[in-house]
Amino acid sequence: MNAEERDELAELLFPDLKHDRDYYEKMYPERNLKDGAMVTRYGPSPTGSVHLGNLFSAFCDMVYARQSGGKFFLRIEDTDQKRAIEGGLENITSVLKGFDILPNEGYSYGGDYGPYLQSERTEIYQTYVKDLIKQGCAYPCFMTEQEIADIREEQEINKTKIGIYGHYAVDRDLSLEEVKEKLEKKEEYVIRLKSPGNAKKEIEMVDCIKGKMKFPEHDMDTVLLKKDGTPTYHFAHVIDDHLMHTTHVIRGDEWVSSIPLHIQLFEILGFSRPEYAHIAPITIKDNETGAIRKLSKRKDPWAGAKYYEEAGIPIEALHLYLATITNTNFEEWYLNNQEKDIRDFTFTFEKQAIGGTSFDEAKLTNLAKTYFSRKSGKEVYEETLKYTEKFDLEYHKLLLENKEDMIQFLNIEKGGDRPRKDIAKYSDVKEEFSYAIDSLFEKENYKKYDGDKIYDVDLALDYVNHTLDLSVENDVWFQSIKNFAENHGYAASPKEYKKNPEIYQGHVGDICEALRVMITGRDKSPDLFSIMKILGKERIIKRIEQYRQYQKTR
RNA sequence: GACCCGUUGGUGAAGGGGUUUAACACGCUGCCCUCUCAAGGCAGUAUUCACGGGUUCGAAACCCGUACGGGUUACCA
Repeated sequence: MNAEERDELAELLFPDLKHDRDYYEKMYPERNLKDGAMVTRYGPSPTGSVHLGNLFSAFCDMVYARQSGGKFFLRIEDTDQKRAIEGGLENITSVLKGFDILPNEGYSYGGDYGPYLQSERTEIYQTYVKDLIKQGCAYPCFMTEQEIADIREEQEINKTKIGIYGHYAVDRDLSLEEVKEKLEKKEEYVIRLKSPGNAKKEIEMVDCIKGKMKFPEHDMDTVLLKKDGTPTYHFAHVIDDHLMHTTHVIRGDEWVSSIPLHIQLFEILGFSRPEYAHIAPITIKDNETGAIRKLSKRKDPWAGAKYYEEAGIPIEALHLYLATITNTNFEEWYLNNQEKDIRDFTFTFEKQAIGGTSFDEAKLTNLAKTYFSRKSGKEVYEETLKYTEKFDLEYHKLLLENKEDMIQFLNIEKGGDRPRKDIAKYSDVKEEFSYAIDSLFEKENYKKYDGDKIYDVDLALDYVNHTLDLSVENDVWFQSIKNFAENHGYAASPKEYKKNPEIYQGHVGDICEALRVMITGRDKSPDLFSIMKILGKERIIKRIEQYRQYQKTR
C-alpha cells in the first residue's frame, strides 16, 4: 500500500473521529513541575478485590511522587469490560482511601489530564491508531481465533517462538482491495502493530530498580486495538502515560517482558518514554509445601486488603511494613529515628529489592505492637472505638459505657521507656482486656482460665478487707503484700521459697496469682495493682465472691 | 520450548574483590530481672553466601556453565 491507499484505509476504518493527534497533544500539555518531580500513576483494573500487592504498588507510587514534589494519579484500566466486576470501581477508591494511600489526581479525584477511566478514552486511542495506519505502522488483521490457534500449535511443534510475526503475520501486506473485500464481508478484525523490529538485534534499557537489562528487539505484530475497538493494555499504557506525562512507570515485574514492545511503541509514536521501575511481587513460603509462591487470597488471609481493615491492623503499621519492603534500609532508619514520620525518609529505587519479597507476618505484627505501645490509653481507646463501630457494635456500646475505666486500663504500664506490647490489632482489645468491663466479666468470668488450681478465697478476702490499701504507690503495695505473705506462711519472694520450699506454703507470687485469677479470670495480666486500683475494693470483693461461686461449680 | 529476572540463616536483608571470625531487624531458644504476662538486659541461632568450574596472591562479591524458583510467551491487565 502506498501513502494514499493508507490514508484511504485509515478513513475507511475510522471515519468518525473528530480530532487528530495534534488536538490531543495540545489538550494535555507538559506539566508545570519543578525539576526532579516524579509523576507516577496507579493503574488498577476493576476486576477483583484489592490485595496487598496492589496496595504495595500504590504505596510506592504515592511515596515517590510525594517526596519529589510531583503528582500521583489514579487511572482505572478498564479496557476489558468482560472481566469487570460489580462494585470493583468503588472498591478500589474506597480501599485506597481507607488505607490512606491518596492520589492527588485521577479517577474520583479530578485533574486536568482526564478522563482517568480508560473506557472513556477510546476515541483518543483510535485517533493515534488511525495515524499509525496512515504511516504504515499498523494494519487491520482478519485472522480468526482458530487460525491463530493453529499457528500456535505449529510453532509449538516446531519449537519456534510463539506469536504473530514475520511470515505468520499473513494480513500484514494485504492490499487495499483485499481489505475492502473483507470489510464488505463483515469479517471481524483487530488492529495490529506492524512491528519494525528484528529479534536478532538486541536492545538495552535501564530499569530504575532492576538495573541494566538486555532483550531481543520486539518483532511481534501485537494487537493494538481489539475487535471491539478498545485498546490492549500495551497501547493504552503508551498513549496514556505519554499524554498524562507520567515520568516513572512503577508497576509489577510481570511487565518486564513487555518492555521491548513498550519501548518500540514509544519510538514509533514519536514519544519520549518514561522511566520504568519494576517492583518485585510479594511472595510467601508455603507452610505445607515449602515452595515460594505469590500471596494467595484463598490461602493467606493477609493477602486481601480487607483483612487489615476487618482485623483492625492500624493503617500506620501497615504503612510501616510497606515502607520496610519498599526500601531495605527503611527499617534501620526508623529504628534510629523513632520519633520521625515515614514522610521524613527518602526512598530510593536503588534500595528497592530486585527479587521477590517474602511476606513476613511476624514483622508486621511486631510493627503493629510497637505502634500500639507508643499510643496512650486514650488514643488506643478512641481508635478502638472507631474500629468497633464498624465491626463489633455490641462491644462498641460497652466501650462507650465504660469509657473512663477503659482508658485507664489501656493506659496501664504505658508512657515509660518500656511500654507493654500486647496488642497487635484493634480486635485484640476485647480479648486482652476481657476483665476490664464488669458486664463482660460477669458473663465470661472464668471461662478463659484453664488452670486446675483451687485458690483460697478466704485468704484473698482477708487480704483485701484488712491489708489492701489502694491509695499507695506500687512499691509500697508490693512491700505490704510481701509482709502479708510472710505472716501467712508464704515466702516473701520466689527465691527464698526455692531455698527452703518445705517450710513455706508457697510464695508471694502464689498469692498474687490467686488474686489475679479471681479478679481478672486469667493467670496472665498487666500489673495487678494497677488493675485493682482502677476496680476499687468493692468490685474486687464482688469478683472474689463470684470466684467462690464459680469454684463450687467445678 | 523460547525469552527475561532472581537465588546470602527460620524470615526481611546488608555487603558489589582484602576492613566479614557475613551488619541490622524480626522470629526462635536459653539465662537474668521479676507477683504472672508484656517490656527490658545478656547469650545462642549461616565457619559460610544454590551447585560446579574459572579469573585472582585473595571471591559471597567478577566470568562461564548447571540446578532450582519466579515472570512472560492473550483480541487479560
